[in-house]
Amino acid sequence: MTQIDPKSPAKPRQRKSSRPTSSPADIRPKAPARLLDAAETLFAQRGFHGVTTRQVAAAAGVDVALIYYHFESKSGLFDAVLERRARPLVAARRESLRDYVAGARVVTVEGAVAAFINPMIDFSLHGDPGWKRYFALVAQIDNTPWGGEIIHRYFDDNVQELIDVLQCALPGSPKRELYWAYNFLAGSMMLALSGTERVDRLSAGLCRAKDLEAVRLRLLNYCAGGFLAMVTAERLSGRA
Amino acid sequence: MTQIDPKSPAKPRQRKSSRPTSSPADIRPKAPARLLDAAETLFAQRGFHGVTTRQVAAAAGVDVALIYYHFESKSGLFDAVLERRARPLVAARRESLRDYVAGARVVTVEGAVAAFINPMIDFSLHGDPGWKRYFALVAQIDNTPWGGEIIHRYFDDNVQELIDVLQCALPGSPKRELYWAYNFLAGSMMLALSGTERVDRLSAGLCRAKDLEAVRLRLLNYCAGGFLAMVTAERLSGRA
DNA sequence: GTCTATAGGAGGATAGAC
DNA sequence: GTCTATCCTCCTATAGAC
Repeated sequence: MTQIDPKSPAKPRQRKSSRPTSSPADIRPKAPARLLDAAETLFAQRGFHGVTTRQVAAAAGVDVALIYYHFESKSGLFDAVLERRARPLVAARRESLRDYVAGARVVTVEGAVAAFINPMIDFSLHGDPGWKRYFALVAQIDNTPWGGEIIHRYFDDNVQELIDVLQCALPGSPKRELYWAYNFLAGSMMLALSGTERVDRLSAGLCRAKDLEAVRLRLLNYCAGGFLAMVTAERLSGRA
Repeated sequence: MTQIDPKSPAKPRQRKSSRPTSSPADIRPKAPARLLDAAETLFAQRGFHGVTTRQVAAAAGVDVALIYYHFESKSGLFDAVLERRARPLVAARRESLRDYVAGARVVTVEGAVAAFINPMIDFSLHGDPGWKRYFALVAQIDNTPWGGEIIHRYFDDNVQELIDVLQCALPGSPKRELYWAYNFLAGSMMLALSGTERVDRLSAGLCRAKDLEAVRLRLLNYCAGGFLAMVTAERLSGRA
């Protein structure tokens, strides 16, 4: 999955065209972007092994060989899909956490959790539709044995930033407890953003997974309450 | 994945041998069970599409053709893997919830959540090692678009029983809120039982995903606190 | 019930013309 | 940068002997 071997010496991706300047009307949707979009959609639906390079190429409306020209391999395409949106997402969450800390009179668990989850919910609600597929893909990888390395590479710095803010809100709590609580938060959040509509069927339509404003509100209350209850119980029990 | 077409008229699986009675020493580990064990392990590691029938057969030490004899197809094998442990798990959770309601002076959120999650944690800790792989497999399917139908078929009755008990503990709360909260619980729980060790790496070893007693304690406090905070916030806000 | 053998096709990836 | 043509491995599944 994740390619470790840097076998091919010259990577052709993204090299500048050798044309003197840019042609006047150069407004076509380029092949790499089309491939990334198609791959994002298909991988999110059926997973890495459930999609063939031919299917991706067909959905993108380009030739199969272009996958190997631009991304070296199927795995390279997969990694590129993940990387493309990881950067803006991490940047948005970092900024959100910093803005919160800079502007808050007192740092609270609710505030920290909100600053962490809001960028994702806002991207999913108001960003381009690819974000929904991206989160569905990340949610799948997240519950996978081989996904750990990928998630770590792109997102763990961001989580440490959240933990630091939470530590300010709960100065007496051991970090260990914050990591556990974050792990629970991550599971809830990823299921909520996975695009599966299990809760719709389970509740016979009372809940709608697509109603992300409902998710935002409840996930915030639930996770903040969970954090506080967990660290409180820990303190009372005299562990640590 | 899930086979809808009942194409082959006669299903050969589990038919009685035509031998007059049972032979004296008939203690070999049968092929179907060996195949289910191998498939459980491999599907849990790499998912349905990431595993080939040849790999399953090789791991089981039997011939590939036996997959098709006993389970009709690769999908049939997959379904059989899921079904095998679904029945005892659902029964154990049902019994756990009933025992709790029967024995409790007052029904609490903590008690209901504990009665729901304890069977899984106990199976994973003290049951045969296949349970760990099984939960890893279910965790993967759970975050998948196509997994909804499977999870629903095997587990949703069980969840309704939990919701009913929670409704006793929180008589004033709309069921809608309980379904939302359960969905968050499910995400946390499945990540905790997925066998991924992301929290180990994230916390630099402070937390160990394999320490299920640590998970049990914290998941209980976290989820119970989350439930209460969520329904309290809902009540205060005057929605409903 | 279990094996051998094979059908029949789809998979990832590449060479080389344009 | 893009397409045509192709390599060759590996797949699911079945037929039929034992």
